[in-house]
Amino acid sequence: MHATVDDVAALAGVSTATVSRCLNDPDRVLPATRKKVMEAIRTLNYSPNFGARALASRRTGIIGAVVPTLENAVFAHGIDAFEHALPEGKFALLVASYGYDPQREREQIEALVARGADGLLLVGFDRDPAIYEWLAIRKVPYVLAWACGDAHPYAGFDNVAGIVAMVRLVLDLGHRNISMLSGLTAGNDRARNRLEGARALLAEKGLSFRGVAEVPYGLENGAKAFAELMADRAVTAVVCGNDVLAAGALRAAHRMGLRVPEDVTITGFDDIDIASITFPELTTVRVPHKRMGQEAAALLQQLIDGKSGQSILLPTKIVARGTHAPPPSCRNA
Amino acid sequence: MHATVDDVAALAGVSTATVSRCLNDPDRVLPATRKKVMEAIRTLNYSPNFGARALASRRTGIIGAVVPTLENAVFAHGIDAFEHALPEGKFALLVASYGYDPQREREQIEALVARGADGLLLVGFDRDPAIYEWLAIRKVPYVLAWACGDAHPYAGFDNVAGIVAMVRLVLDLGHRNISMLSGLTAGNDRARNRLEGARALLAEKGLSFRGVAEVPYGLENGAKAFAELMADRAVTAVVCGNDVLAAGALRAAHRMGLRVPEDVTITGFDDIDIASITFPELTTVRVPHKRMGQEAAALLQQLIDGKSGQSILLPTKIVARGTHAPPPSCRNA
DNA sequence: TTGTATGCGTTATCAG
DNA sequence: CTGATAACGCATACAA
Repeated sequence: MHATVDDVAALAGVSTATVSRCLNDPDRVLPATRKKVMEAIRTLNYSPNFGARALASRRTGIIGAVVPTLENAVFAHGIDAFEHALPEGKFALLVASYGYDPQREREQIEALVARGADGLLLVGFDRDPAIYEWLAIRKVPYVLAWACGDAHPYAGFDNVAGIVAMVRLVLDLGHRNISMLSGLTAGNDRARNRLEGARALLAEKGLSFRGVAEVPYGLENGAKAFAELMADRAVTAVVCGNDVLAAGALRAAHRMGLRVPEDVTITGFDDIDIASITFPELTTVRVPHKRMGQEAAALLQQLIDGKSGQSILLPTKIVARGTHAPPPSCRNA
Repeated sequence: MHATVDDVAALAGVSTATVSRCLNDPDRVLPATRKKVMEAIRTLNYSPNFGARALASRRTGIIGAVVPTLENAVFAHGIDAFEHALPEGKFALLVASYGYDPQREREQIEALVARGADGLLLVGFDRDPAIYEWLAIRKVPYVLAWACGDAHPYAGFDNVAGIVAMVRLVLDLGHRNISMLSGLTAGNDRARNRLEGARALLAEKGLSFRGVAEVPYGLENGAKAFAELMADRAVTAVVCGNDVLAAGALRAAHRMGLRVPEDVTITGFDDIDIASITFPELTTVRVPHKRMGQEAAALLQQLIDGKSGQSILLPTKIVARGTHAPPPSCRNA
């Protein structure tokens, strides 16, 4: 069927070992013989068998990424950047998603490892310790992203710091009756840290949320929850756990005839594309997704090469656009 | 190091063949022996070696997807649906992107095949015939998506029909001075078909575009090009090749103080999330991304199993929202 | 139903 | 720098 090393070796008049070297470590073979071999490879239209190579070399050049969903632009962009940062041709990216279901995440991790992944990119820290143990036993290097912590290698950011900065901004504007529209926190440390971080800052000021809603990712979920939160007429600001929820809230506000930011302040988190498409444009927390993907790729390669890579903490930043303002009570009528 | 079939076989008191069968074809082994084997597998924490399995069975269970970019929600969602439609555990998805660079697409395809992909999901029909030949020689099944045609198996839709329906709507509203804001058409049959399809319909009516801009994917590119297109004061409608460009155009319109749709009609294509977040919400062409991903997965599996799958053409549909209206000249002042 | 034996295509070790 | 050869771990005809 397909040409093998033997065919190539025969045609080039060398041994299979030399052919293999030409492919994997060209410098260790004389230019002259290399030329012969490469020519034989071309004429035979030869390409190495993946399984055989993986079996013999004990690595696949495949890196696995397990994310909640690609429907969330945050992960789609991060993965995209991650993939671009992988050394051309040396690695390929195996992508799996789990729809925010922890059980399914575990299966996906196992599936990728079973597929021979040399390393893994995972989202957040929150998962069954057994998974980390299993990974340790299998000696599969991994990098966590979109969060930070000292228990595992990561390339991420501090969700608490991000939300705290945002809530501080809202407080500084004069808001005291604030509600939070959070993503589902179960098994999601990013959402949980954002919610708890905000709560903690409020507590520090002797305040607490007027209301808290926890809803699944999605525009309509955000819209619906916002309407419910605003049933409390005292609320003057709604801090959202992510941009999609915030965009949904904004839409609901329009429908309800509420002016943003005059009647109500709405803030997001992530700074994905939609944040600058809404009207008015969304005030949100910028997360360096692209840079994070790149750093994660670099770190993971270190680990795969057996080096002891250094985790990296990226800064988040408030992007003040058009959906925030002082509460009505603090303004001249 | 890790347990192998031999270890398991020894512990369970059976042959390696039986162990292999337990994993790949459990029904062909007595429940009693199967139980013993499974137990041995568990206690030894055994999991099959990927390379060895691929080498011996001549398949990897890996499917490759090569898309322009995951930054485009269209592909992120399609890939997500595609992945979900793959039989759980049986296949894994290898994702590669090429940033709309044909040369790089070719490399990615080769890289995935070199990684042992059992089948491929590709975007559109436009590519060097040599690639198709190469795929044929290698006997790698593939399915094309986001387009249609009779030269290759596909699960997609008719870009021409989609844009024609939209332009017809614009014409019916009374617009005669129309411009088009298109994505880059080089090596992109989706963009090209949308542009040419629109042009053809206009020609049929004895009309032509007032202006045409061709720009790279991106919000700001759309905004900038829109401003240039509107330098021609006669233009009353701008048909866009995709939603992101349209959203950019909408933003530019706001900045320029143009009212949408009163002063100018703007239409999109794809119906991704942002289409319903803009203000006003975007009138666009809905593409069944999710369904397409599912159908593509089903078709590809047919082909991988050696059956002669049937291509499937999905319908597109106009979603009339808030960015279209008759031109000022057709309205009562 | 189960076991035996061989092949799968590379890489890597070790001489030369 | 190059060649011979032994793993690598599993699947699968074939035999029992």
